[in-house]
Amino acid sequence: MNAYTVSRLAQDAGVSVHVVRDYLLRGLLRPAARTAGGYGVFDADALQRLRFVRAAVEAGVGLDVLTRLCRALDAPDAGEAAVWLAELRQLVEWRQRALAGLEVQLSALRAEVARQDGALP
Amino acid sequence: MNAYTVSRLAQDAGVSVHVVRDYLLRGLLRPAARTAGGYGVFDADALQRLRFVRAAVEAGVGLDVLTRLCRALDAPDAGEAAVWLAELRQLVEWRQRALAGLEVQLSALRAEVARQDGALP
DNA sequence: CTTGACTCCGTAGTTAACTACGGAAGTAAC
DNA sequence: GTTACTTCCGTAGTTAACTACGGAGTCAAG
Repeated sequence: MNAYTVSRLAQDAGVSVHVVRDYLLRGLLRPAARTAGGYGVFDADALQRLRFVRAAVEAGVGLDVLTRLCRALDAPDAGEAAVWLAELRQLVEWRQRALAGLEVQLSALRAEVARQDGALP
Repeated sequence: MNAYTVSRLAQDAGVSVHVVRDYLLRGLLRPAARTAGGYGVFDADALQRLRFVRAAVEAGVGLDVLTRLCRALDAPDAGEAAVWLAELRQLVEWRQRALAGLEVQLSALRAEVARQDGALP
């Protein structure tokens, strides 16, 4: 039920097969099972995991933190997972603050550029 | 009036001298003047510029975009600067959306972990 | 059972941003 | 002017994340 190959998983998450393989090696992801020949078999949970990891990466989170979290999730070690989740939350907040600060500076710059633009026509 | 050396500039922006030098080479930053011996002399504007660049970098903006923007600002080419500013704004919005999405997934994960935690005591 | 596409795995290359090294020369305090 | 620190500049190394290569093995459709 809902079995994915590596390439299907990659495609559904909008990622190259190489990236999936990289994540498998790092322990961010793992096959739900393997065929007799050693091929990875993935399920919907794996896809969700991959999507989560990608969202985090695109938000600027490092793979090292994500690796620790995913390993704890797979252990499963709820205590440790909670720790890394907290760290991630903090990271997200830090990023959001950085972005908010940047937005302010951007507005200031925009005003300045507009002023210059009007000053020498 | 408010003259900075490279090291003072770096220190005030919370950055290593190497980074400042890197930015100088890339054209993100430039000395207001140079001494007879070739030493860079910076002013308050340079510090503001450096702080802006750092905020952007920490928000996940690439140095290439920033380079184009800073060069336009220094040209000064208000038209082109506006273009890169717009691109930057877009990038900031994209990042903010990515972070918001991640936050949602994080909450879901947190709930799941908490549920597991309670499920096997 | 053959054929064509997919997968495995290790290894290697790329890019971005930063970090480090080292010697020649400048600067400033005495 | 000597001394101690700073700067210049080129070059080189590091790290993170991804991208690419290639040959051997596996799968599934006919």
